[in-house]
Amino acid sequence: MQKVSLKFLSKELGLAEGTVSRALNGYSDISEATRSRVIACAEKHNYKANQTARRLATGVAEAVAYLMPANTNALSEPFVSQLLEGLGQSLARRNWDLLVVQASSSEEEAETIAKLSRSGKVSGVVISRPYKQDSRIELLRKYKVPFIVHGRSVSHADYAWYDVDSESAFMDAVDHLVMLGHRQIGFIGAPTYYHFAQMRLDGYRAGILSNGLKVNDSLIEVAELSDDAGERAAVNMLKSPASPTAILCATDTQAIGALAAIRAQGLEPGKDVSVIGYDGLAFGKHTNPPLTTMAQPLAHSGRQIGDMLLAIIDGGNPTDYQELRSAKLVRRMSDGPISGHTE
Amino acid sequence: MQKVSLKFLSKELGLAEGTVSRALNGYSDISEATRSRVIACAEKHNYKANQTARRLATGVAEAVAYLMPANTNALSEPFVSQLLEGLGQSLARRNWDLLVVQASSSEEEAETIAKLSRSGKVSGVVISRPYKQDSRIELLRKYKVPFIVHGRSVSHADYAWYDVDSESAFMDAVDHLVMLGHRQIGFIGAPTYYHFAQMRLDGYRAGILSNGLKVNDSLIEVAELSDDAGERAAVNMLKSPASPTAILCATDTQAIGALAAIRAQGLEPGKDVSVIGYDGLAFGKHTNPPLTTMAQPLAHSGRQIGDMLLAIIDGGNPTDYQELRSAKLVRRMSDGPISGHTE
DNA sequence: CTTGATTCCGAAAGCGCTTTCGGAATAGCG
DNA sequence: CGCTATTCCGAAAGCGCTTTCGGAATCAAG
Repeated sequence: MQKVSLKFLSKELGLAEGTVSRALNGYSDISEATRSRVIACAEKHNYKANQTARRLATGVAEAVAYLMPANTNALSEPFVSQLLEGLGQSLARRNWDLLVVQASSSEEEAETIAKLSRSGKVSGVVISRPYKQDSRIELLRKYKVPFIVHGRSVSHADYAWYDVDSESAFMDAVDHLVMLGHRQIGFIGAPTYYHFAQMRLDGYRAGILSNGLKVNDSLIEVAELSDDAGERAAVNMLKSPASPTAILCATDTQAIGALAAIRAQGLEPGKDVSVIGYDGLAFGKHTNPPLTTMAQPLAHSGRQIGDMLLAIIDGGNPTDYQELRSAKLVRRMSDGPISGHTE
Repeated sequence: MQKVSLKFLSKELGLAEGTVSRALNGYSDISEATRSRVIACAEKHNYKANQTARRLATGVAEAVAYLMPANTNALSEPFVSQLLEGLGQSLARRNWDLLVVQASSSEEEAETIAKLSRSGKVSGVVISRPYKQDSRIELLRKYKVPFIVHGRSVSHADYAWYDVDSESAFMDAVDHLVMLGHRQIGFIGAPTYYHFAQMRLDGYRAGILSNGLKVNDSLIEVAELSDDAGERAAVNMLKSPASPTAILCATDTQAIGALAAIRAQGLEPGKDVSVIGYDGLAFGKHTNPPLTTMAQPLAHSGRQIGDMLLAIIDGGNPTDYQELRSAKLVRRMSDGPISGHTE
């Protein structure tokens, strides 16, 4: 199988390489006659420009990297595949590549970003789950790499992001619980170096206060992003004197752990203690009982993020690309009126 | 920020570009003295060779693509992230890139592979979940792209693969169920164009026969790879006169659906009807009841697959890289002795 | 028929790196 | 000290494509 390069085509056609290239790339100084000849020949031989050479010549990488969050745990990973799928679709329309890069530690993360930017192999980057102060964001800015973040850090005024308003989602969740008669509402949060964790906690607090309740610190636990951690946090909280009748969790994964903790105490989630998660993971339908959750619109987020990033790479102003979606309550079976409420 | 290229370094050092390059790449015709000078200078200026140029010059892509299976559904996706993570780690040790490419349809898949091979942007490919006859495999072979498949097709003698022996896993599962007293054992399979689906079905059949039972076609259903499909298949089977006391499912996702179906009939999974899944997904711990499953060793499969592919790219013989792992039973709560067994 | 404007294409210079080749400088040997 | 063998580096030719520039050929206008 003869390798079909520009040179090959040019010989075949009796044209100069540059001419063939220009014909293929839509330059206006090529007559329609020869252009169609060239295109026909290219198709006939199934010509695909060597991307590497093209990249080198044009200086544009035609590729985007997704920085995979380190230490993800199996339960929450579906969001990675979803995002990747959407990103891929968005990039595919331009024939761009999607690179997945990872770094295990955060120092390594800096190193990785530095390498990415210098090696010039990507024209843009997307990162997930930013910290409150996120050094990745600062680096990306410093190196002037176009990027978009899936989530927001504290000062998110001057870069592009796509996020779901979890703060008001948690306010809504508290409202919902209060409406069901709950007064002792607990919160299992995530480590607050994650900005999303802080926002969710803020939403919880705001919701409590706006309902005329008092924030009780013994009803607040912080747990890692895993089912086991959620479970441990829930047993702690259940043990505390301020026994909650409902528990809000920062993530579905933790909420699932909480469910287990409640059942382990001989209590019935959804009757004795309500629990509401956040994320809207599909398998929440199958937990025991099915998990009520604040669902975020995951569906096309990947594609949208991709489109936004592309727009920025094309010269768009990053601050024009900030999008805040909202989550909505999906009631399944893990919430209910406070027990004894009907007495 | 001055861009630091080979030219820059060579001027800085008063050496020729080629010399600097050779020094950095460990050629033996460079004196140790100048080599260390060069390295020091490179580090000082944080030089990273432009990958694109390097690729063009050497002709090696230094990148591997993962062909994302189309139409994955959220419930089963954790395996994608896991695989990607492992692959990434493996490639990172050489500083290679991981590309994620996808194709929505199978014609598009062929197109994608063709493009991949011709554009020369990857030196290897990994694909998942092969069909019995998989055109992707044939294409990859035809184009002489090094590849490895995660799973096996029917004729898997002459390429590299990494798979779990689900056939014997299903035989084991049947044995287990028989030991618990079950005689009416149903099977919810996947579409048999997936070779894994065929192998699991074969394992089921072999298990039934080796236990002196008879294969009853009304106890065999085929369902898509989703919880809903699993549920539908299970209600069908439960409706049939040959009422099963246990159901084996080709995937955990389907098994979870089966659990729901059983409960919907007012029966108790694990007591009235046992169900055993396959995959060992983490969230099986949280289903109602927790799902007994044949767990495959997902943990480092990604890294291993990456290492195997790299070895092949380095010139290894593909057939030397075929690895068959085995799954093992993880008992949770969805299996139990046949009801009435103790009477 | 001459001149100036257009249209269309060829030639050539890169993009930043690798790698081969040859030659100067040094070393080893008799 | 002369000669060959080493050691070490510079020069240059690509890798396959893009893009600028200029010029030949064609056209319209005077």
